[in-house]
Amino acid sequence: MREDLVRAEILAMLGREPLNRSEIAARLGLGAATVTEHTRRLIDLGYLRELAPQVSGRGRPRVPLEVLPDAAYTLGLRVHHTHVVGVLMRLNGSEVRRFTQPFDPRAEPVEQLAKMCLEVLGEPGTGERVRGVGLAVPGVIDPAKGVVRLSPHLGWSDLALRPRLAELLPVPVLIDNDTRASTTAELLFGTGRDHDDFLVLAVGGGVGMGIVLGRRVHRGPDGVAGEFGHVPVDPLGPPCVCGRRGCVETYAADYALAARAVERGLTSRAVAVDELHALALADTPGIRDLMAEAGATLGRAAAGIVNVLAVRALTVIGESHVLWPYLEPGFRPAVEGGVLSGLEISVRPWDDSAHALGAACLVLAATVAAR
Amino acid sequence: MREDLVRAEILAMLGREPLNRSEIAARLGLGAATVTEHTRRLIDLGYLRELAPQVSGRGRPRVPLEVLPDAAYTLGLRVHHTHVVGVLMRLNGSEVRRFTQPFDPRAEPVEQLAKMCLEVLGEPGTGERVRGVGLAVPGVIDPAKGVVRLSPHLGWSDLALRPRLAELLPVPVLIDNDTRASTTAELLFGTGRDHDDFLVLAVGGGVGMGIVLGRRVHRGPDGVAGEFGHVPVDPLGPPCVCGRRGCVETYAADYALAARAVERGLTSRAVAVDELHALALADTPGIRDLMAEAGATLGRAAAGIVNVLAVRALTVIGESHVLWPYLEPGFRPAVEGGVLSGLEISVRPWDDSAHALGAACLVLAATVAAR
DNA sequence: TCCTTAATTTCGGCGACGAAATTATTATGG
DNA sequence: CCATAATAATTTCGTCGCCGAAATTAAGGA
Repeated sequence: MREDLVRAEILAMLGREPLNRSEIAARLGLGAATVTEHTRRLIDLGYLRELAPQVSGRGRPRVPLEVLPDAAYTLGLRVHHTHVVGVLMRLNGSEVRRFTQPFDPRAEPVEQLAKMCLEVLGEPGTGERVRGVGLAVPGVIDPAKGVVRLSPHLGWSDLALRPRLAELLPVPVLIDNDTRASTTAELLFGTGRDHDDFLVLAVGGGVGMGIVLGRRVHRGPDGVAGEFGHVPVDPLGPPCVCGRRGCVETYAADYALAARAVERGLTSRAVAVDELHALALADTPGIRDLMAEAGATLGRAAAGIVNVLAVRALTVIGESHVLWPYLEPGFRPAVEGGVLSGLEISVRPWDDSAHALGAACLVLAATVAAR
Repeated sequence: MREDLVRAEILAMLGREPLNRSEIAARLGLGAATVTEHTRRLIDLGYLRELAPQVSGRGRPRVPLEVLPDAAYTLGLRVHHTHVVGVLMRLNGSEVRRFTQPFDPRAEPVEQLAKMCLEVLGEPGTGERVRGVGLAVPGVIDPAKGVVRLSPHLGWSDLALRPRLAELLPVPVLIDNDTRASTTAELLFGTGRDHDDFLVLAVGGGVGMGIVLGRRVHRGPDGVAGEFGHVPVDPLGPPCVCGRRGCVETYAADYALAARAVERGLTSRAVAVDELHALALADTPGIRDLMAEAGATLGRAAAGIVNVLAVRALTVIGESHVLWPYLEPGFRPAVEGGVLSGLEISVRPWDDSAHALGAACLVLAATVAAR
């Protein structure tokens, strides 16, 4: 999977505000010649256009470039075990629209997904603008081969999702792990604007980590990178679904928080995120301590990775966003107390369409501006 | 610092045994055309030569290529606070010879180092073959700028070592952190032969980590990557020199092992590595448990990194090699119990010249085969 | 008008790649 | 035994991405 990231990065950067070529070169660390070449092609493709030159003192006036956001679209789907969220994205990262469809991962899932995509692709006026489809799938995904290695959440293993979907669709198809899809979105439209190296911490039903080094998403040999949830914390800790004890996930995943709450007698049964949130909001005794401790565990584990990779930024995303205010009081001091140099921590509000937007970014990164 | 690693990798690979071009292409994951181009130049430079074609069944016979190990040398220095170890290395990674010189980091260190290098460079018959000098320095090093940011061990901070040395020497000069220098050596001549992604765990006076992802040594923005020693393990652990508590280093560095031994009343004073070794060898009660526990702590911390980066190999190096038999009983189960997929663990015997050889490899990687 | 400055483009080069061509064998059918 | 096919290694060719240096362009100022 060659990622023609550079042109995608130019589009993403210009999506926020028009910039001239020398600014683009400076921000992306590219040579002026390279930028001239890329922008020429993007203009030829109809994705960019030159604005009126800006006279700014002496010297040749700079020529700002503007994205034509509706020149092409990408479609991103987030595959969940009960439903699929789709987002149709413009070149500047904004949403044309989104939709939600019920989904059953056990009943001919490839055909169901193809049908949803074909509906969008067939729409007159928009369908023909779609340059590709990206899928964000939870679990262990091999994006190079397009195979879902293992997705306990969806009950899939070794499903050749991309090849099979590619046969049914007339546009390129990409798949990746949901956390890495959102990491790609961060690289193009978020933290990547200020950092070439950063981590994305995804807290929700599991705990995942997206890794960006040198403006490239690290995927590992078979796309297995990012298994932060099973970083060992305490060999005597709670048992984990992976068969070991004391993984990070057994403290900070949503189901684990609920389980710990039951253990401490704070709730009588394992509750969902919303209820945990309500309990914390109501300041139920012990709940906030529990969450702050979980946050601290998460923070210490993250600090280790931060130190070793020497990243300067970490961005928190994920379904557990509502709980973040209670995890953070533990997380932030633990990270800051464990990190050698400074670390910029950002938190993104969660939205059901976030991973879908990430999936759409996969397409932007890999295919929109290629060739 | 552009690393013309590919040609160095070809040299290193051929240093072990002659191989034909298509084997080189397969092992390095390059196209056949690329290999043809690189080998052509290496032959032109006089570094390689074609052997007699090997008839091996049908098809065009393969043409094995052989390194001419004495066609060029690289010089590597390991800078220690009491002495400097130098190694003059052949193209195939073997030692021409090594030397040790006393060294005082406080007394015009740049001039001292230059003098040692010039002695070698001036030797008739060998000096003119030396293509560059590499320095392995403990501490936080910025190899791109050639600056020693901070080396508590040597008492240096913000020393522009490379630029200053470059002025005094007629050949290219490179510097890097000692762990990363040895990591480069592993990439070319060790674990890199079988793995594109791996970690190097350096255990000694500190605990460092070298990271290889996609056959590139990860250095981080300013060369700060690899600070494994200060990965937090226990917020209530022993105080660390960095000002925090419970860093990995406070369990597994040599001085920390000695300190823990004192705390447990196993020794009356902080002893050196050799004495710890003797105590363990004599099976002094408690010593082996102490070391196994330290190994386990190290292993758990390493497993976290292994999981997140999804590497499949880890190589242990460092001055504490003699203690490894006692650290390992804790380390190996901790790592294996914390890692999701399989991990190949290798251990390298320590030798005072190891980092010096690594430093020589820096030169091989960056300059020998360039242009 | 000519000089300076800053943005941008052109040009040449490097490293890598895939596809097609070339080369040097072995196997096989007459 | 020889011509031809099959096979495998290697080279050539055209392309792509990126870069630095030099050239060009379009101002402002003396």
